[in-house]
Amino acid sequence: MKTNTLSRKQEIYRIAAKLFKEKGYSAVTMRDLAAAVGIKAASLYNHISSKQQILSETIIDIAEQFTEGIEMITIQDSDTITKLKAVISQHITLTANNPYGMAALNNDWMHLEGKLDYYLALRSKYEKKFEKIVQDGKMSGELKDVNTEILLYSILTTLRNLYLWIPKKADLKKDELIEGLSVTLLQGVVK
Amino acid sequence: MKTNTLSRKQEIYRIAAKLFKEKGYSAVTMRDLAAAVGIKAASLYNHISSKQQILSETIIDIAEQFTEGIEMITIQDSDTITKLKAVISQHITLTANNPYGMAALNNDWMHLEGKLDYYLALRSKYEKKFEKIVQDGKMSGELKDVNTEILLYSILTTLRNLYLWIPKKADLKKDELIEGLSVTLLQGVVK
DNA sequence: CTACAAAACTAACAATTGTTAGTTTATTTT
DNA sequence: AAAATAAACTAACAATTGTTAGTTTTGTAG
Repeated sequence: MKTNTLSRKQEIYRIAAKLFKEKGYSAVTMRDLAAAVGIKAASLYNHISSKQQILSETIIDIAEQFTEGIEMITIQDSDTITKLKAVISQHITLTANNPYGMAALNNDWMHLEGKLDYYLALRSKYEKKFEKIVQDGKMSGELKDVNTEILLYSILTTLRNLYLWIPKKADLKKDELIEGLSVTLLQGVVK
Repeated sequence: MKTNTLSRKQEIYRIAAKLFKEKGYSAVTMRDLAAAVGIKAASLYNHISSKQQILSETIIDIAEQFTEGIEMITIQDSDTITKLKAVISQHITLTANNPYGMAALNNDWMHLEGKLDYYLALRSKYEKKFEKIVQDGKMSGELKDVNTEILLYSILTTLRNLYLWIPKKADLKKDELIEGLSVTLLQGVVK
């Protein structure tokens, strides 16, 4: 049955991503994964085709969402602060949806085999769009004239590592988180 | 000869840390490491005692420096902004000294075996000292009343991931970097 | 030049890796 | 109930892992 197969496959993916987060792709064996799922290693192959496929689908799926999302944001006609808040919001949403997958994307992308080049292209595209938002904001005077690289690095790093933190803070409402991060990242913390 | 042995050992450590950064501890084999050093895998054992020892010494050495450093900063009698700048400065300095080691500390600490508990204790100590600086700054009114966890997470994440970025920016003078990061992290980017 | 120690080598080990083949058990469809 | 499909199992594979043993080469001190 199709739905059952799918949900079992997705369960394996979910558990795999969790293990990848804890120990990294290379340190997770198919026997580890099988044990966590509750079956034998060979049985995994009734549902998935390879270890690499698990990593690849997990990462590429998320990376595509990010790239599509920022394209939507860049074409919308709004000011820089609104766009930056939308970027922050997207990171929070996607990370909350799949924190373990985000961990794999952050830490294990270099173990992609067939899809490595594609992933790097997606990432590069994303970073360019993000940089354009910042550049426009500086040109229009909405942002301070701080070093662009430092600013990009600082914000992107914080957002990319939200997966480390969001799962522990289920209590923080999403809106509070967006607001708090926006203030901290954009307006600073010094009174 | 002692100096020669030491420098060879340190060379192996340096190369190992670089490989760990690129692929992670688990994905680096002793044969990979040996090839990068220019010898055979078995020959490594004339200089080091195990793969685990390489990871352990690399990480613990850096973690101790961070913990000692922040203790010095917390006992000094200065205002919050000065202390936070000192923390930022320390991160930049230690990261510039050993960016690959910082990568191992960030990404491979969970593969520590004997020294895992000790590492976690050091990290916890560090985070508590950092938090106290921020709490004091909020109490004294030097910092805005933003969510402490968000603030801590945001700044610490940025600083901990400097290793991804500092090696590419050898041109940026250290002072510029400290200043740029301090402005971005503490005062924000919105005009 | 000899002797000794450091550092390289080859060969091999036991364990573990991802994966396949073939078979049996469960579950669903007819 | 029979037939078909899905999903589990056992057993095994070839390759790779960290590490050890034993040997040879290299370099230095007396």
